[in-house]
Amino acid sequence: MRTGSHVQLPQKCDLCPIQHRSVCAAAGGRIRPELNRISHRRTFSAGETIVGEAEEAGIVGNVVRGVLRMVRTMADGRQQIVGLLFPSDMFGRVFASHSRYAIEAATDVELCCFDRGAFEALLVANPDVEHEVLLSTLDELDAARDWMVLLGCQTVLERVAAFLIIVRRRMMKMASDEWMPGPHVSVPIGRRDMATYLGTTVESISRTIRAMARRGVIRIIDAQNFEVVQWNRLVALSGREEFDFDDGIVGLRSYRHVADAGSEVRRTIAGRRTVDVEK
Amino acid sequence: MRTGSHVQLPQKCDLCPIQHRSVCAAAGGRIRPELNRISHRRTFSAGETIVGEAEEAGIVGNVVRGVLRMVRTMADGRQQIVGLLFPSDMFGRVFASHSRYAIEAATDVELCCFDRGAFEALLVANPDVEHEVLLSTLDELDAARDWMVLLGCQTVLERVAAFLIIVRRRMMKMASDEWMPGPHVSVPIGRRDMATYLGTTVESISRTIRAMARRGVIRIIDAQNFEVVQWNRLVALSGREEFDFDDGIVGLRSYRHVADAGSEVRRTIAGRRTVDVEK
DNA sequence: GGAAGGTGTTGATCGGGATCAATGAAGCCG
DNA sequence: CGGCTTCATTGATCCCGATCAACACCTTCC
Repeated sequence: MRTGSHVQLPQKCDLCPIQHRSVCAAAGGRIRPELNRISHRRTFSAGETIVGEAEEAGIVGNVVRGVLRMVRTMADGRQQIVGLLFPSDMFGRVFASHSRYAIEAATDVELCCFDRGAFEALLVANPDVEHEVLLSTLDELDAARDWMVLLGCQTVLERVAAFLIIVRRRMMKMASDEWMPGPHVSVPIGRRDMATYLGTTVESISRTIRAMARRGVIRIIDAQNFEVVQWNRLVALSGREEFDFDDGIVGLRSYRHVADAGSEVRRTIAGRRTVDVEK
Repeated sequence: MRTGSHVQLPQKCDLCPIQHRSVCAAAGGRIRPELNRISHRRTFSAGETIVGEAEEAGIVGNVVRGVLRMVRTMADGRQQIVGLLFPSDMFGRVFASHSRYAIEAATDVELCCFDRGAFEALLVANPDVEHEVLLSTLDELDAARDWMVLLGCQTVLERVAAFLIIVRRRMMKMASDEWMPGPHVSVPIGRRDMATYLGTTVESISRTIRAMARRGVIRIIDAQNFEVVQWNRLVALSGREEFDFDDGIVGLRSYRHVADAGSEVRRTIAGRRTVDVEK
């Protein structure tokens, strides 16, 4: 399973596509030699489990290539994906013996793994690096709460729209390989995973995407590739303000006036708002 | 608004009910004097806003008494509570200028506030304290992801059951004042906030609680106080395994066998499983 | 006291999306 | 090549929970 952990040369950080991101770049790369020493590459095929749910998890690491999914399975088989991990994202749970969520390969993946204990020791020995980890953990927490909003009070249409925008944004950051610029969105996962991530079903995903295409918001190239024809309408459909219009750059804007509206608006609005795809 | 920030004596940490929790207890209380120096108490009435959404947030702190809600409001007025903060929980967002979520008083609250900059400086100067903050942030992240599962694929009945269990658990930890032991659950918030937290409506909350009482799972003392008659059935209704049967103590258990069932079970299950209150 | 507003409950109705069912297309393998 | 499985799509139907509406109760403020 371990792929060439002793053949360090061709896999040294210097050749790594994410060497300038994540912890690898923390502390100005000062700890890179140490990371290089305790790391080893592993590859998994789509569908394989890296860490089982509630399992003793001895490793953490970085996604180098491909996508991981963090998934929680309930006793009766219902599932919820609580996070997708893209290249340069870290996986695993530091400072806890078990993971609470399974970590599985959503696509073929290449991982840079650290022994959890060794990595934790490194963090404690290097407070500046641990500080970086704190910062990214705080960002993850913000993202998780954003997703709570999406799951708690947005329609399927809004979720799909938001998902496409987020995927595009996330891919832009690693715009290295095959992602052409412009309006192209390449979703690395299938309908099943999309549904499990968005808290809905494959049928609803399929119907929603088709509806957006029918209305001219996007164009379907194939099941995983789309062209955003009208970015502003896609953003409007997502029901959020924090997505910028032109190119998916974040831009928070205040909407205090709504909060002020208070009790009138708060009346009964929950998750149903009728968002018409046409208009 | 600031309540007695210069009258330190009666509010010194030595008299504080949460002095042995949260950051106040970090590093064995070594930094307590420093915290005492930069802290000031403030009180807010239920409904008041501590930090507005997307607002420049200059303070962080601890909840001393009462409950805070972290709430996100969408442009059209829909809301989602992304977290409730109980005594000894920290509020605010360190290392970011804005909060992304409004922080409001869900009940009358007493807060121990720190200037955010001063607190951040303290963290950077005391890596062991920052380490404690990292640990609790990781726990919050786990909790947020748990909530994603609840919102993404659990029925309203399951959500309400899980909520009651969680409230009881959380209250046990601060079992100081009026919380009698045994099966008593005192929910500190109203139906509105429950609905906004659980991603549903006040009507559904009301009906669900009534149904649970009608079936003898709980007994309704008043709108905010309940007696859990059959704890094991309440846990069963929550649809989770990680709640222990007797007294709400967590006990993770592995259900790998389900994950193994894989593709068969994964078929179409989403959020609808018919959980009958009777049985 | 009574008007006004907030909160909790209950009944009636509706609809978004889950569920059930069936088909076509694409990859895999003996 | 022809079974076999997985995936995406579409149609038909159903139902949980949102929505709309009405009412009882309580608190606050004239």
